[in-house]
Amino acid sequence: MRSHQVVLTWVEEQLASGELPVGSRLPAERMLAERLAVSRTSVREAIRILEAMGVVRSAVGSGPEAGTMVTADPATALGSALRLHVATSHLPVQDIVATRVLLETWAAARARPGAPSLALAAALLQEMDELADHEDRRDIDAFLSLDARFHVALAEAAGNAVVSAMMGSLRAAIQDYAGRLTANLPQWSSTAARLRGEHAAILAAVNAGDGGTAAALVAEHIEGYYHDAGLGGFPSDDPGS
Amino acid sequence: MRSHQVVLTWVEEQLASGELPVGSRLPAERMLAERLAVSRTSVREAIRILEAMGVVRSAVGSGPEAGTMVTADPATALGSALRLHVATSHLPVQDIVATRVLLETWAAARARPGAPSLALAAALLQEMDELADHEDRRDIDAFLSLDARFHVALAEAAGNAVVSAMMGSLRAAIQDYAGRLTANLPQWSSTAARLRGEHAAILAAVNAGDGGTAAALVAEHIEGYYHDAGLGGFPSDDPGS
DNA sequence: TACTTGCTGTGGTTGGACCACATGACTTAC
DNA sequence: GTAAGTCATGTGGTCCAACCACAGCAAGTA
Repeated sequence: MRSHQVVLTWVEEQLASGELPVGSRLPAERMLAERLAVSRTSVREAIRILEAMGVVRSAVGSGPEAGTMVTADPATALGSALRLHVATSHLPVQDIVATRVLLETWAAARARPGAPSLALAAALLQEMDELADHEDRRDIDAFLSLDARFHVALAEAAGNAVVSAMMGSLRAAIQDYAGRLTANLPQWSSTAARLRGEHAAILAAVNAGDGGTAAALVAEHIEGYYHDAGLGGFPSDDPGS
Repeated sequence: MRSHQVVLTWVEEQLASGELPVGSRLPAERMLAERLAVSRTSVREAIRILEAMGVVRSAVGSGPEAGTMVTADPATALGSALRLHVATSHLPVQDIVATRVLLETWAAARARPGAPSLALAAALLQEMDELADHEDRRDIDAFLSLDARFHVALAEAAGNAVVSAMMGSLRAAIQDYAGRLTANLPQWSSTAARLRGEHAAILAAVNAGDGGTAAALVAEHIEGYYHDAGLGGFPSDDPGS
C-alpha cells in the first residue's frame, strides 16, 4: 500500500466511526505524519486528494478557523472530476444533456413546495431578469451561470442528497456547453426571454405542487435549448413504461 | 493560485486541446516540474489528485508501460468520492437506493439488446449461480460483488457515458449497503435464489428489447431487497407525470 | 484602557537525497 | 551465433530539513 493511502485509510476509518465528524479538525500535518509513521509529504498528498474530493478544507494561520477541517461538499468533488473527463472528450455533451433531463425531471416531479432551495431559485430568477436585456459576452455568461445554479437549486428541492450531488457535479459542465452553444443561436435576447418565461413556469408548477407539469416543462426547457442550438435528435427520454 | 493548481490547470488545458490524448504519457515529474517552474512535490500533489479523479495512472519502472499515462476512468473517481461522503453520513443509504432506481430504470428502458456489456452481464449471472448455495460470509460477499457489477453492466447497455459513470460510482456504495443489510435477512439462500431469478428475468426482458418490462422488473428488484431487509417506505419512484 | 510587538502554530513550497522497480543495452560465457 | 547474466538508465515512491506566509493570541508598553 502506498504511503499516502495509509493516511487516506486512516481518515476514512475516522470518518466512518464518527470520531472525525463534519466540522471537526484533522490533526496538524506534522503530528499526523508522526502518528502514522509516514512523512509529512505523504500526509499532504492524502489531504490534497481529500480536498479535491470535497471532504476537507485547508486554511493557513492559527485560531479556530485555521488548519484542515472536515467538510461535506460532494458536488465540487464530483464536479471537477466530471469536468476533467469532459475535457478528455470521453463524456459527450449529448450524454450530459440526457442525464440532466433524467435527473431534473425526476427531481421536479418530487420537489417539495416548501423546500428552502426554492426560495434561492426564485432569487436567482430575479437576478436573471436584470440581465436579460444585455447582449455582451460577460452578461450572457453571468446569465448562464445563474441559470445553471437555478437548475441545481431546483433539483435540491427533491431532498435527495445523492441526486443533488450529481446535479451539482453537472453544473460546471452544463454552464460550459450552454455557453459554447450560444454561438449557434440566432438572437440571444429572444432566447433569454423564452428561457426566463420557462423558468418562471417551472418554478410556479413546483410551488403549486404540480410535479407532473413541472417535470414536463423541465424536459421541454432543456431539450428546447439544445435543439435551438441546432443539436437535435438525442435519444428519447420519456420515462420507461 | 496554489502551486499544484498550476499543474492541474496545465494538464486540463492539454487535455482539452487534445495535445494530451487518452493513452498518452505525461512528461516525467522532474521535467514537468522544471517546465512549469514548480517543485516536484507540487507536481506530485497534482498527479495524486488526477489519479484519484481517474484521469491518469502512474507506474514505476521504465519502458512503454511505465510513467504517468492519461486514462479515462470516471467511475472510480466518482466512486471514491461518494464512498468518502457516505462515510461522513452525509449521503443516506435511502438516497442511494432511490438514485439507483432512478438511473437503472432509465437505463433498462433504453438498453440496446446487442450491447457488449450485456454479454458480460450474462457471464456474471453464471458466476453467481455457482455461488448461490453457499452461506458463508466470503461467498455472500463475492455474490454481492458480482451482483453490483451485473447492475453496472446492465446500466452501461444504455450507452450513456455519464449515466454509466454515475452507476459505476455507486457500485462500491451499493455493495457496501447490500452487504450490511444481509444481517437483516431471515435466510440468505432463499433471498439469493429470488435475486437470481429476478436477474435472469431482467436480462431476458432487455435482450428481448422490452425496455418497459425490464425497467419495472429492475425497480421491483432493487426495492424488494431493500424492503426485505426491513427498511421499507422510501419516497415513491414512479416516473413523473 | 488601548495599542504595539513578537511569539507560536498552521499550511505552502522548495531542493535534495535516496530507494525500488522495470526496461533495455551491454558484456560475457558457452 | 546464441544464451545468460550484468549493469546503466530513467521512472515513480518516499523521506527529510528547511524556509516562507499567514492568522491569532498574549505579553509588554504607552
